[in-house]
Amino acid sequence: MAHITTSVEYAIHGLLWLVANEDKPLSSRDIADLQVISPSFLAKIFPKLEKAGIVAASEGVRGGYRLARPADKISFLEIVDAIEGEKPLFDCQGVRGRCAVFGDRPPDWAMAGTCAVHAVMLQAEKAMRQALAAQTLGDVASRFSRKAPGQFLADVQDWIDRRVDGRTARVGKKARDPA
Amino acid sequence: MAHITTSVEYAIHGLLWLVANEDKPLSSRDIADLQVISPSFLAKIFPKLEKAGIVAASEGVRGGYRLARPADKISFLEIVDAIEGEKPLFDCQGVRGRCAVFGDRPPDWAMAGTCAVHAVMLQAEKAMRQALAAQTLGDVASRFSRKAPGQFLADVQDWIDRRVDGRTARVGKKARDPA
DNA sequence: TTAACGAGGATAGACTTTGTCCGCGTTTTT
DNA sequence: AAAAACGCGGACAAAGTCTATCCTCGTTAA
Repeated sequence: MAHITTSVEYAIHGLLWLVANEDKPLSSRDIADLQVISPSFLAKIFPKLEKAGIVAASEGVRGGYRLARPADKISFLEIVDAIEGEKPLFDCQGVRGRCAVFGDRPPDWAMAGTCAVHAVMLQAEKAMRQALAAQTLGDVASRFSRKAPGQFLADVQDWIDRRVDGRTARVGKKARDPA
Repeated sequence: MAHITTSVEYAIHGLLWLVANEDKPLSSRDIADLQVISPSFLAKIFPKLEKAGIVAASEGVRGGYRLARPADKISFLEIVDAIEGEKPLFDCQGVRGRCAVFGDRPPDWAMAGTCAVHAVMLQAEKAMRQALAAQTLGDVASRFSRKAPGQFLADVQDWIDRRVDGRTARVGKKARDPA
């Protein structure tokens, strides 16, 4: 497993669909089916984004998720932290305090300040987090919309509309897109 | 488990003891006992450092490890990669190619170049690796020797000498530091 | 000859991540 | 009023990784 997990990848790609769909909320199932990933798994991910204030949820039929803020105010770092909970890059075990020549307790000079090894790792983590903080959902979304043909975006809108309309326009369990 | 694992922590702290001990080789068991960590586990770690050209191994009785290069020519990045094998920060699952409106195969425009989400993660990984590459074993070792009292380094030398001498000076299994 | 050493395979235990399933309360539509 | 689509969250199972131990092998110094 990589440090930045598949859950984060699912979250970001899901959020990118919300950028293009600002008006109507999208259900987690819609987002999952649109990307052909597990709906039940994505349903575990989006509540974390909601608790982090990245998306706003609306309950009940026709409910779903919308971005809670403009896409260029949502950084990649926020998304990663929302899903993974500020998981540290390195988990210091305090080896510096364990030395055979120390007695039962390490001396003060050995434990003063931050462990020098840990400090290097914290510096690397900081560099990584700064890079993630510098990129927003809006940046990537605009890069994508530049390369995607206009027809594609229209096709996606069609797909979404057919799903939502197909649900509300049918009676009982009969008509699902009978065309 | 953090991305930079406990194995790396053990490796670095172990290597730091080798910096101060350039003449005689230290066995992996000596290094482990000096830090009060599992000897059998550390014995799985050091062969990786040897294959990466960071340490030089000598076999047989009185064998062990020495640094293969000056400590200020060994970066943290090298050590991390030696232990973890250039494990990526993010493992792209290629979600961009999976879309319900694509048919059996995604169109060329969707798969051209690097995935925009992946590109952000690669940038973050690069920043992290640059930070790790900028720090050498020598840097941390000199920081440590500045804060450690001279008496401590002498005590460690004593501990090492007593272990090695205690092994070779005894006959059979009798005398182990009989003082 | 013995014992210390490195190297590496096999394996167990703990933990994490992915993924599924179910029940609950809420809300819109019929 | 009833049904169905939602979000939410708990309880799992399966797979993978990491830590740690043990054992065997070939090598080398005492």
